[in-house]
Amino acid sequence: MPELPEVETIARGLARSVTGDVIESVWLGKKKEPLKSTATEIASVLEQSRITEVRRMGKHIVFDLDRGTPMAHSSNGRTSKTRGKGSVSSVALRADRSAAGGSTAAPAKAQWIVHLGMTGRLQVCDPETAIAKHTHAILTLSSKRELRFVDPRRFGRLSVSGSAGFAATGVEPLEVDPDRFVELFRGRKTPIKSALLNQRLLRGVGNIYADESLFRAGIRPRRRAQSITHEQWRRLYLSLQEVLNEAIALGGSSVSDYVNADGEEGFFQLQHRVYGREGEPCLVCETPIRRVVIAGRSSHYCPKCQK
DNA sequence: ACTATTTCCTGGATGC
DNA sequence: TGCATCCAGGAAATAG
Repeated sequence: MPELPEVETIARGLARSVTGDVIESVWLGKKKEPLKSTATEIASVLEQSRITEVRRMGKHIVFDLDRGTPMAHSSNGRTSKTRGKGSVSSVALRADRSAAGGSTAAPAKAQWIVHLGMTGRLQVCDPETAIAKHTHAILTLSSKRELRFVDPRRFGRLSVSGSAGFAATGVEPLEVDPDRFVELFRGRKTPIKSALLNQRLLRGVGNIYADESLFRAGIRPRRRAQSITHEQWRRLYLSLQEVLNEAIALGGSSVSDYVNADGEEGFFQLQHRVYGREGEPCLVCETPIRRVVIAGRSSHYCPKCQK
């Protein structure tokens, strides 16, 4: 289940392999769940756009795009697009209307936003590679490769945004300062575990890293946010930074089927101290790790080490 | 304004 | 062995 470290790893891998590439055509599957924008909007924004950057925002992968073909000296501000067969063809552009006002030299900016959900994967491969089951999108690149979105469970989402840019909620856990971090949770009655998972507050933390950071901070997942002491906040802030940074350094956690952009597994699952260890001895005190359900999520903790 | 619960999905694991 | 059931969980929707 890709969370911040996994998405960061994937985004870095993709940045290395597809930055500068041009999306020539787009095929989108028939299933509607994966699409947050309409198929027409997505195809029309992506086609003939150059990928200038790939980065992570929370759990989202953002592809920054320069719209319009580099070689099309457009005389009327409208790029020629006579795509054909198979691809969802471009019709009227809505996404970048504001930026496309005049046929100036500067290319219009747009973004392709991918959320991997639980089981989403982005693979870069040769066109000959067999199309995996549950493939929902195929982008043909000018480098003669394809960028494919595969997602069996269909919790992933694809969308586009125009020149206004993608507005992610919450703050980045690795960028926020300690005071602001504590301020996010002030006065909340909700269990700290739920608060850490709330993407409107903090973006990018999922079930694994919430549990692991709470263990390192010595705080039980059910503790109400408002009851957490100053010292515990300090420890939680540091633990979260530590856990996320270590996980990124190890390429994320491969539980279930996560692999990075090159199809390789991460190694942070070997460092998990509580997640997925129900009944196993705590690595600090040997008390069996407990699992409870909070907000519908499995939550793992040591009843002795965490207060 | 918050908080809690339900819903969406499929593959793999488990149970009988 | 086969079939049914359960479980995983991010985030949007719904309910309180």
